[in-house]
Amino acid sequence: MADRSTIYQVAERSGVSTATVSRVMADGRGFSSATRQRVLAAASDLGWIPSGPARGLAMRRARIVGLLFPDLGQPSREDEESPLFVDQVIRGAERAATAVGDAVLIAATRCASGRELAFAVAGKTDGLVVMARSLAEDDIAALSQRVPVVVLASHGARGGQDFISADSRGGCRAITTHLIQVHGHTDLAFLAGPPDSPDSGERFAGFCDALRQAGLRVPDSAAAVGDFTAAGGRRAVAALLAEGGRPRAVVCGNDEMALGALAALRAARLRVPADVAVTGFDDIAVARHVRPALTTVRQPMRELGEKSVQLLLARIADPEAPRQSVELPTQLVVRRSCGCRGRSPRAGRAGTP
Amino acid sequence: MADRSTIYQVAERSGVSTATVSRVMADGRGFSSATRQRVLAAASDLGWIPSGPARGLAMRRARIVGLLFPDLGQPSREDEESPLFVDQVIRGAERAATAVGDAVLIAATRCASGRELAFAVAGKTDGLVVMARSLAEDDIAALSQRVPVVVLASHGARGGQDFISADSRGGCRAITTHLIQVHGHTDLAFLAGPPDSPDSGERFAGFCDALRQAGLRVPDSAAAVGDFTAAGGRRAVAALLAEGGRPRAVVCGNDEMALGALAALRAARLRVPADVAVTGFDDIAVARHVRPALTTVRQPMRELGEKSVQLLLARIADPEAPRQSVELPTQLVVRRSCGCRGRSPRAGRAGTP
DNA sequence: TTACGTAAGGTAACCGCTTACTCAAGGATC
DNA sequence: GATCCTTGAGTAAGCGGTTACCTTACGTAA
Repeated sequence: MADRSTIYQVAERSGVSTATVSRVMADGRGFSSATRQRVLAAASDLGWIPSGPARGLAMRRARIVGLLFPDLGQPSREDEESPLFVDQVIRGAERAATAVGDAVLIAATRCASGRELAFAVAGKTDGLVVMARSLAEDDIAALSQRVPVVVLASHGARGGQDFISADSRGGCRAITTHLIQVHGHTDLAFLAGPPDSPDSGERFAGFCDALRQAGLRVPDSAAAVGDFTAAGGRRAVAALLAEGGRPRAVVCGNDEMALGALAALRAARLRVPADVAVTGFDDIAVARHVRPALTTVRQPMRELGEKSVQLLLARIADPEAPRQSVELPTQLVVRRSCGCRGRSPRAGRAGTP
Repeated sequence: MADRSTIYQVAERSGVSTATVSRVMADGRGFSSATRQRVLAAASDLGWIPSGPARGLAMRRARIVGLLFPDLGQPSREDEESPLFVDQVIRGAERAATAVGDAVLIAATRCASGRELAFAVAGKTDGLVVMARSLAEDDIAALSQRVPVVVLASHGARGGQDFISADSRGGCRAITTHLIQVHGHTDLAFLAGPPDSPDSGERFAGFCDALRQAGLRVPDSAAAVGDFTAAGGRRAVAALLAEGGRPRAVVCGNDEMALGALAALRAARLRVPADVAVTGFDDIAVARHVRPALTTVRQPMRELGEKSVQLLLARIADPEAPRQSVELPTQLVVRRSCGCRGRSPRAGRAGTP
């Protein structure tokens, strides 16, 4: 593999100037077709691949967007579900970028190194999509002074950056409303995640919204608290039952915990959904395969990825445009754990009403 | 966001030449610490982020590696398992690249556009990892004339490029041997994927290896043929049973089909594993959650990603080095569908013996 | 015939870094 | 005191494209 050939060699071989070569490659119009042919032929003879860096330097635009995401702990012992979120976002981002001829550079921040990595990546790209928890708040702020940045989180808006999120609260409101209106439940319990999780907070808020709308009593706090793991969910529900709690429906802060809830209820010889309905949140792969299949809420992960890149590209195109904040609707996925029995269940939008 | 600042501004502000700035950023040694301090201060005051393209142009090295993968059909209606393979590879690649200060550029080839995309990406990177089926053979060949290329496939070696794969055949041999030696089966059926799938072919070959080693009769062809989907697997096994086939063990070409096999056997009122043992291949997420949990073979996807980037970096460092071909071992994952009953099952290496 | 519009294509100045050469100023060596 | 190394730092030539600004040739209208 000899050194890659350059535009100069192509120009020489086809007997034109580099400007002409560049123009032919760029638009291909406005040239005698003889010239164009010669240039194209020379380029292909030489196997010329234009240098991205050179092009990027000259155009002040690398045509690369960066995606920064958190490397959530050790990849996987037995659990590979959670990363799915990130993976789908990556796919979406790739799709949106490729659609306009850009490419996506990915980087996972691990523990301390985040800031450095972020700046290194920033230099190679025209802008960054930064997923929540991949970078400290103030690093994000510093970064966004220098390059276009879109923040992608699962809830709430923030500082001065473009921002995109999914409507967690609306999703949880929708699933709770489903339990109330379709199945007539009035005695519902919320199984929360870690107390410091904003996601869990959002979802609990949605749960409360639904109760309020239905005129039911709104609790001050979640009936049970887990930690977003199946084991934690199981313990929390077991404890709830042990204390004499007997809700007719358990709205779980995520699917993992719902799995745990299922196990705890089974252990207590309670049938789902006959005795107690259970719902989850996230729609991880397993949700479809447990028995009973889990009614849950899906976040539009791929769409989040796509949309975030689109926001970013807009920002790059016009750095002065007003800041944007987008919230994508979540989707209610009705299966059987809520009491429905459809075979291939209907899925409905669950956005803000 | 004003225009990004440059090395010239940093040099001016700190009263040194650009060469000094460049050197301070590069190694940081060999300067009076006063100078270093001034440069660093100026850089941080200005919020300078060195331009990747400029650096790449000057060094003839973008410090970006590309990863080309196939966008397997429509992303997902109800099935999100299969992409997992790619996602894990991406993660692995990212990890290996970041470890040495490179970044990963990803691009999914869709239908026709593959060649163009590949060349565009090639221009922006120092080399490419190309996953099987993301690009036509001759495009790969053309590409590898121009830039360093590592081919990542799930089986067999090929042309002139560096090559990396997982030992499918060995994996299937191991799982079949497990059924024979541990569970004493002598009547085994193989459920193949699409006839034109090399993966399926490899796995069938491994199946036959095991029979041969055990002195059992080796069939000319698979007992049943599916299409790598659950539905197809179900149909194929149902048909096999209808024809009077009564194997004591069904070795499936992948997990999806194993899921189908499970369904078909259940429909026929046969118990798994008591009446018939079933095994899969891939270890998709669901495999752990079906009842009985699926005994299967895991491909080292993350490791494939890591190793492929390492091969690529080696190739970039030394374009003249002899071509390399690496085969990573697969891993037998023993659960219950084979007849084992371990609670947290042992997983053993399943490489070439 | 002349002046002018237009299409085709060339010239060369960047873009923001890196790095091979230089150079100057001290010690160390003899 | 002359010579040689070291160390610290500057000069400027690329790297391979893009593109603003020209030139040239050819029609065409006046």
